[in-house]
Parts: sequence; C-alpha cells; structure tokens
Amino acid sequence: MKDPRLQQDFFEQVYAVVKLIPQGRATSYGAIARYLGSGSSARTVGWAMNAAHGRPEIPAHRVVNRLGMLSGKMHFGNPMEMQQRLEAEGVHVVDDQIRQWERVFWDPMKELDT
DNA sequence: CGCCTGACGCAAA
DNA sequence: GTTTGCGCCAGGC
Repeated sequence: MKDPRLQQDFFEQVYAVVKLIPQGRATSYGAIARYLGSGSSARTVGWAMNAAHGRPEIPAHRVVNRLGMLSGKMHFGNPMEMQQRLEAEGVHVVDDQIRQWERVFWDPMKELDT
C-alpha cells in the first residue's frame, strides 16, 4: 500500500469488505488484510473495526480472528451482543468460538477474487 | 517528535 | 508442542 490515498482509505476499504459479508457468515481480520494487499496488517483491520463503532452499516460481529474466536466481543457495549448477533444469524458460538468455522468462514479473497 | 498500545498473524526459539 | 517476539498501520500520550 504505497499510495497515501489508499492508506487514507484503508478503513473504508475494510468497511467495504465487511459490508459484503453475507448474513450467517464471518471472516477474519487477516483475511481482510490480505484481500486489501496488506497481508500482515491484520491488527490494523482490528483497529479499523474499533473505529467502526457507531456504524450500523458495518457488521463488526462478523469479523473474528483466524481461529473463529470472538476476540473483539469485549469491545461491544455488551460482550454478549456479538455472540447474540451471530447466533441470530444461525452462527453457533460455543465458548467464544464459532462452531464449524470452516463452513462459516467467508474468505473475500476466495469469494471476491476476480 | 518518539514511544507505547491494540478487535491479529506468523516465524522463530 | 508451547511460548515469545516482531511486523503491520493508526492513534494516544
């Protein structure tokens, strides 16, 4: 990501991908980072989500770490909100971990790859 | 300014 | 096989 303009839009790019996540599916910070070309900036994606608060358009609950763990649930107003929203979409969560993660996982690289 | 931290992820020890 | 450390980008102090 050498273009400063793209860096500026990094968050927006993250949001754009997150908004594309289908209901009942979830992806990982790293997957989004790789899709955006910054494969090793998964943390920044997490930071972007942190800044996504107050953005109902952005289903932050559908973004978890690469293991399918709800690592960011504490950053929701109510830690259970993330899990509840996932469950409401048919994604079962046990012990802060998504069940059948392989099936639920939505890889933008794979799904949106041109 | 420079140093530290963070919703992560991978390599190395 | 488990634990530690570093990189990535942005923001706070």
